[in-house]
Amino acid sequence: MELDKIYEPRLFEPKWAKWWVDEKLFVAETDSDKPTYSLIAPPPNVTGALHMGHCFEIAMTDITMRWRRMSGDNVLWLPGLDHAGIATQMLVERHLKSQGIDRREIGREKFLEHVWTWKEEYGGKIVDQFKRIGASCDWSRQRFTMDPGVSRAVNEAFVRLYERGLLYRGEYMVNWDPGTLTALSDLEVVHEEQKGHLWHLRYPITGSDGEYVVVATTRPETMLGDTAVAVHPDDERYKHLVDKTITLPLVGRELKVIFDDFVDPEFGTGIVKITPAHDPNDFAAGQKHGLEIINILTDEAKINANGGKYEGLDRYEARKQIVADLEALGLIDKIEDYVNKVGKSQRSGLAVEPRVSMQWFIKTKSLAEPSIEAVESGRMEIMPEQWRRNYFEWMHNIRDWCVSRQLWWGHRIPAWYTEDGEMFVARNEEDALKQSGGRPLRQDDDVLDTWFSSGLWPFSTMGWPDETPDLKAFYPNSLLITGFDILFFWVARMTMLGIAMMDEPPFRKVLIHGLVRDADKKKMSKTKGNVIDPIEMTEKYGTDAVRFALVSSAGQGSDVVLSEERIAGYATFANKIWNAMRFVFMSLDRAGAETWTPEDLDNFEALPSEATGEVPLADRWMFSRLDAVAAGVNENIEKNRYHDAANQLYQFFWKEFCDWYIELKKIDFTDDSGLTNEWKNMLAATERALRLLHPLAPFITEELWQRLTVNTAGRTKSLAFASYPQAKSSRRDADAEHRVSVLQEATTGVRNLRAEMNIPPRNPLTGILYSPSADVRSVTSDQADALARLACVTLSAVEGHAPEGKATHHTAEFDLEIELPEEQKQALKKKLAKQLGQLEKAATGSRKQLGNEAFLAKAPESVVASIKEKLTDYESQIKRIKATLEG
RNA sequence: GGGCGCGUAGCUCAGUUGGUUAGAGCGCCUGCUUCACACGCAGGAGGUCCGGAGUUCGAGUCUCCGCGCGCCCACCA
Repeated sequence: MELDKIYEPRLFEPKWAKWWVDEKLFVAETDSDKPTYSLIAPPPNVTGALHMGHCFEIAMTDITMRWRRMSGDNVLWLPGLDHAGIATQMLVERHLKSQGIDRREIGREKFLEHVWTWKEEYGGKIVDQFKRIGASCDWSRQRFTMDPGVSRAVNEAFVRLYERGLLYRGEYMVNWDPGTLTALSDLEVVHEEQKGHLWHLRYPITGSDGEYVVVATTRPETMLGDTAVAVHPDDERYKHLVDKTITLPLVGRELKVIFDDFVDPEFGTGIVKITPAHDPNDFAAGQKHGLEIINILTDEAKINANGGKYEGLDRYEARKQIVADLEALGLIDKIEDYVNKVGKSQRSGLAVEPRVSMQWFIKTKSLAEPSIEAVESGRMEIMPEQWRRNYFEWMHNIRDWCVSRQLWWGHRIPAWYTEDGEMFVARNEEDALKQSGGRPLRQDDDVLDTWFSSGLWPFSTMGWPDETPDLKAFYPNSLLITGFDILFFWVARMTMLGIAMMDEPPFRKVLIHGLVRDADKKKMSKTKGNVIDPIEMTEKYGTDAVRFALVSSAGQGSDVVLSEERIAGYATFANKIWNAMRFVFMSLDRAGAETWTPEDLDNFEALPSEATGEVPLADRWMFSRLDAVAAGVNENIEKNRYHDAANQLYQFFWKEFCDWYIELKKIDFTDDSGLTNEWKNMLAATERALRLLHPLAPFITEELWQRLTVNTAGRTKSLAFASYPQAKSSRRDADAEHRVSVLQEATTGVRNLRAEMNIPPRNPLTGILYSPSADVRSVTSDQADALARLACVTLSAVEGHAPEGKATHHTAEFDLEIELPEEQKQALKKKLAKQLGQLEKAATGSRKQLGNEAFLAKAPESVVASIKEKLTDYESQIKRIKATLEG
C-alpha cells in the first residue's frame, strides 16, 4: 500500500463527499432504539452561495453530528433552503429588467413562473456546496420553505394564530421601503448615523400680523403634511397660543395647536410640528388628538397630489425646493448642523419612510412571555450565557411584528375578501369559500414575512400539523447552532411560534456563534473585496484544513479571524497526518506484512511483545494517552468547546503521536519481521487516532481509515459509523506515562546540551542523532536503563568535542556531565544562574504558602499536596544547580 | 439614552469552579537534506496578563473606578 508523498485533498475529497451522499449514510431512522439527536440546519437563501460563515457553522455542526453518530445516537441533521422573499424577488426582478421585462407588465403569475424557473436553474447551488464540504446532512429530508408541506404548515399556523386572536390587520404606521415597495418589520431597518441639518422654520400665527413660532425639524419636506403644532402644557413661552391657530406656510392650511407633555420643552424651540402621516410619534399624537392624516408621499417616496406644486418631486428634491421657497419668504429662522440616525432598509439601502398602511401584525406579548419562561427555566438553554441577556432584553421590550409584505414571492396570506370587504381567514380557498357561503372571493395580495415561515421550521419540516413519526421522534430539536445576527430574526421567532404551536420550545440547547472576519478583523463582504471563498480554499488546502482553521481559533461565541495563511497552516497538519500514515504503510511493507486483519478494533488493548512477553512501554503509554485524549475530546465536544477539542487533537497527534510514539516505535521495527504484536499495537493505535480525529477532519480520516482497515473483518462501511473512542479509566497507565515523561525529559536535556554547546548533530564518533527516534535508536531495551544508556551514548559522543571545562545537566532522575570550553561554560553558568533565580523565587513562594495557616486551613488538600510536591522538586533542582555552579 | 462584550508574547487567540515558574498557532533567532513529512526535525528568544484601587492566605481569573475598542437595541422633533 502506498500513499502519495504530499497530501492532496482534491484527489480524494470529492469522491468521499459524493459517496457519503450516494450511500445515504446519514439518513436518520424514524424508528430506532437509539437515543435521538436532532438539529435543523438554518436554511440558507436559495439565492445564496456558500461563504465562510456557513462553513464555520457547518464545521461546528458536523463535528457534533458526526461525533453523536459515532457515539451511537440516531442523528437527524435536516437541511433546507429558504425562499428569501425580498432578496430573491429583487434578484429576479433585476435579472428580468436586464432582459427588458418589467414585473408589473407581465403580472403576478407570470412573474412567479420566472422566479420558479430561476430557482430551479440557479437556486440550490449552495446545496451542492454543502455536500462538497462534507456536511453530513440527511438529504432525504431536505426541505424548501415553499414546499407544499411547509406551505401548508404556514397557513395552518396563520389560521391558528388568527383564531386565538394573536393576529390582527389594521392601518398603522410601518417602515416603508421605497426601493422594494413593501413594508418592513422593525428588525429589517438598520439605523445609521447621518450628518444632516436641523431646520428652524417660522410658522406664522394666524391673524397676528408678523408674529410666528419657530419649529425645528430634520425633515422640512414633511411640512406639506403638517396638521398641527404641539407644545408642552406647562411651557410658559407658549401659553399665548391657546385658542390660536398657525398658518402652514406654502400650503396655507390652518394648524391646531395641541398641548401635550410628550413634547420636550428643552429640545429645539420647545414647539414641534406634527405630521401624523410621516412620523411615528406624530402618528401617535394624531391618534390621540384626532388629527387629520395627510399623506404627501407616493410609494416611491415622491411627493403626491397632496403636495400641490411639489407633486412629482423626489422627497430630497422637494426638501431642497421647499427650503429654498421658505428662504425666499424669510421663513427660515436658522439652519444648524445636526447628526441624527436614519433608518434604512436592510435590503434596498434606501431611507425607510414611516407610512400609514393596512398591514397584518402578530401580537407578540403573549408569545414572548412563555418564550422568556422557557429560557429562564432552562428548558431551552442559550449558550454562551451572555446571549441570554440579549434575548431577554429583546423579549421584554418586544413590539408587534408586522408580517405582511407587499411582494409576490412568498407565502400568500391566507385571507380572502368578498367584494364588500368581508374577510375570511382560512387554511385554503375551499375553506374560505365555505365560510363565505360561496360568495366570490379575492385572496389577500400580500405575502408573509420570510421569517414567518422560517419561524415554523423546527416542526414544519417534520410534517406538522400532522402527527408524524418524525415529529414525535425529533421535536424538540436537541440543538440549534446559529449566528447572533439572526438571534432576534429567527431564534426568537422560532421560540415564540414553537411554543405557540407545539407547546414546547423548539430546542433544548441553542448555541450562538460569532462572525468570520478577515485578517484585519473586518467583516467579510463582497463590496469590500475581502471575502475568502470557501470552495476555493477547499480546493486548494482541503476541507479539513478549512475546518480546523475555523474551529480551532474560536472560543465560544467569539468571532473568527481568518486568513489564507491560517488555513495553509492547518493544511500542514493534515499533511502531517498523511505522512504519519505514509510511514505506517511503508514500514508495514518493509516488515513484509501486507495485510492486517484485526477482529475487534473497538476493544483492542495493547498486546505483549512476543519477544519479551511484556507490553512495550511505548504502546502502554500511547494507549493510555489515547484514552486521556478521548476523555478530553468527548467532554469538549459535548460542551461545544470545539476549539479545545481541535487544539487538543492537534497537539496530541503532532506532539505525542508523531514526535514521540512513532519515533519510539521505530526502534522496535526490523525488516521482514512479519506482523508482530508491536506492529499490531501501532496499527490499532493509529486506527484509534483516526477515529478520534474523524469528526474534525472527516475527509482525510475516511480516506486513510478505509485504506488502513481494508481487510478488517466486520468493520463498519464508513469511519463515520465506527464507534467513537470512549475513555476507560482502566486504560490509563500512570506508570507508563511517568516513565515516558522521564524519558522525554532526559532526551530533551541531552538535546538541549547538544544545541547549547554547538555539538554537530552528526558527530563522527557516534553518529548522533537528530530526531527522537534517532536519539533512542541506539538504545535497545526499555525505559530506565535506556535512559542511562542514552546519557552514556551522548556523553561519549560529546567528549571528543568538549575537551575542557565541565558542566552538568540535571533532570529529575539523571545527571549528565560533560566537559566544556570556557566560553560555553560561562554561558551555561549564566543560564543556570537565571534558572536558579526563578526557582528560588518559586520556592520562596511555596514555602510562604506552606507556612501560612490561613492557607492550610482553607485550601483544598490537593492544592496543598501539589505545592509540597513542587517545593521538593524546586529544592532538589536548586541544590543541583548550586552544586554545579560551585563545582 | 439603555444593554452586552473585549483589552494576555510581534500578530491571531486559548486560559472551564480564584491555586502558585501564564499556554498554542503563526512569525522571529540558531542548527540540521535525517531512509513518513523542509507542508519537516531539533533547540531557543519573547509576556509588570490596559492602568489604578479593593476583596482574599492566594487574582490573568472576583468587585469598583479610569483609559482604549467593538457590538446590539431605542420613535426624541
